[in-house]
Amino acid sequence: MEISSHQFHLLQQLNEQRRQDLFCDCNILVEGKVFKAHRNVLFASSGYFKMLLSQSSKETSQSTTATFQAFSPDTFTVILDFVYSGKLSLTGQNVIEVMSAASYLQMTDVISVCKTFIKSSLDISEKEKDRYFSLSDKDVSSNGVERSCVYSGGWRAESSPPHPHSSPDPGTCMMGGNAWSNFNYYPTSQRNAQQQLSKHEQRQDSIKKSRHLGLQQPSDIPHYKSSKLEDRAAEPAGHAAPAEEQVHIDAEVEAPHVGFQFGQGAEVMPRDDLARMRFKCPFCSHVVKRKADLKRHLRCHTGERPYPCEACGKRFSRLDHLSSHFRTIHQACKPICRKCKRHVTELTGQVVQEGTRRYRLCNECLAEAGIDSIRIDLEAEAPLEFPQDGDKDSRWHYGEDNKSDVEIVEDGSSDLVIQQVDDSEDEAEEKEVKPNIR
DNA sequence: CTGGGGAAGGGGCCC
DNA sequence: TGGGCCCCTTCCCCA
Repeated sequence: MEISSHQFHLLQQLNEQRRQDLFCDCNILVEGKVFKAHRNVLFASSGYFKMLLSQSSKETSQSTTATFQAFSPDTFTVILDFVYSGKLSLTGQNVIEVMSAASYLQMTDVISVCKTFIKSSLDISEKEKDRYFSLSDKDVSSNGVERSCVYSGGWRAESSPPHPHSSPDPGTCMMGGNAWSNFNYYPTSQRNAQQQLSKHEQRQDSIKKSRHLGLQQPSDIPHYKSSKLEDRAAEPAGHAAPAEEQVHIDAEVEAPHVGFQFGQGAEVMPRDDLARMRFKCPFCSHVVKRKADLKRHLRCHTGERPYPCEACGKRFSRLDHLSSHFRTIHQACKPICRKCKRHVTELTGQVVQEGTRRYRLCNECLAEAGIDSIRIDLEAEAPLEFPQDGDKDSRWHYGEDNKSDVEIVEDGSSDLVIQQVDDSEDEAEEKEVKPNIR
């Protein structure tokens, strides 16, 4: 016989112990704030902690301390509350930070929920758009209302205390019709999107700090850089956007909220303009004409990087960036000597390979570098080959079944390989190359 | 410290 | 709708 409430009570007890600092054997330091928790709970909830604690547990039986700079204490509060309650308090403001923290901590469930949250924001906004068009220029009473969600698992406590990050307003609506239909959804009062962006930037700073301190970051941590996008949001009056867009954005800044916006607010856009500038980013003031462009844009908020370079492991948010990276870094497509910047041909230069990195050097620079008298070993190495269309599962490999007859010179050093340039071959190869492997 | 160049990344837009 | 190209800005490294 199974008592369904057991799991819930067990976790509730653990959460109570955490609050009372009972049996806590792990300290987590986030930007100076100390969180206490139980190793076994963290171990069971996060791939990051699993790795960390499995190492430290071998070394010591004393309490473990983990330090994080990559996210804020508020964000970690949301994560830790989820770990101990199964409830994830998401808002339009914190979803990006929570998602990136979850990515850092390797909590795939949380990442999925965040993605769903973002997606549902868009879906709901899409409906609002439809409603707007059907209502024409009528004032939309829900204007400016941002939503937040409390996602929780199947055995959610009915008497759960309100979370500091959300102000639940129960009974307003339920999400249904999707995989998350079990989750309750509470709209709440909005906060300014500007706060989201400034936090976003804060977090970015902390990531930078971490990087400069040489702290290890998982490879799929979203990397937010200070971009014109954020500059636009930070200085809505300052950026050099087209006048049409400017008008729209100025209107948005008055009442930013999650979701698409379609001329709501004090300044109602003429419908012509709405048709031209239709899709509003829920997380910044950016507006695009096409849904596909918005989808692409959202990756800079979510940190999603679905296109890995299989040569070096670096991940990209866009296929064309991956292609560009691949051509530049691993294919040595530019017919320019890396050292003297002169144009090189197959006669006047060669491809140099350092690990997975390839570039070209002219014969003079090769000679200068003293790598013109290296033994030739055709069998030892071969150029990078790439997965072809229809062979997406294949992994990159070095020269098995190499079709080109490029001459290869291998350096005596670890992994420096010189190849004779054959532009025609490269160009032919380039057309076939599809570095995207999903 | 600074300027130049390369690489990355974001947006617009065409196919 | 996705892929891809072009253009631009930002960041980082190095001389």
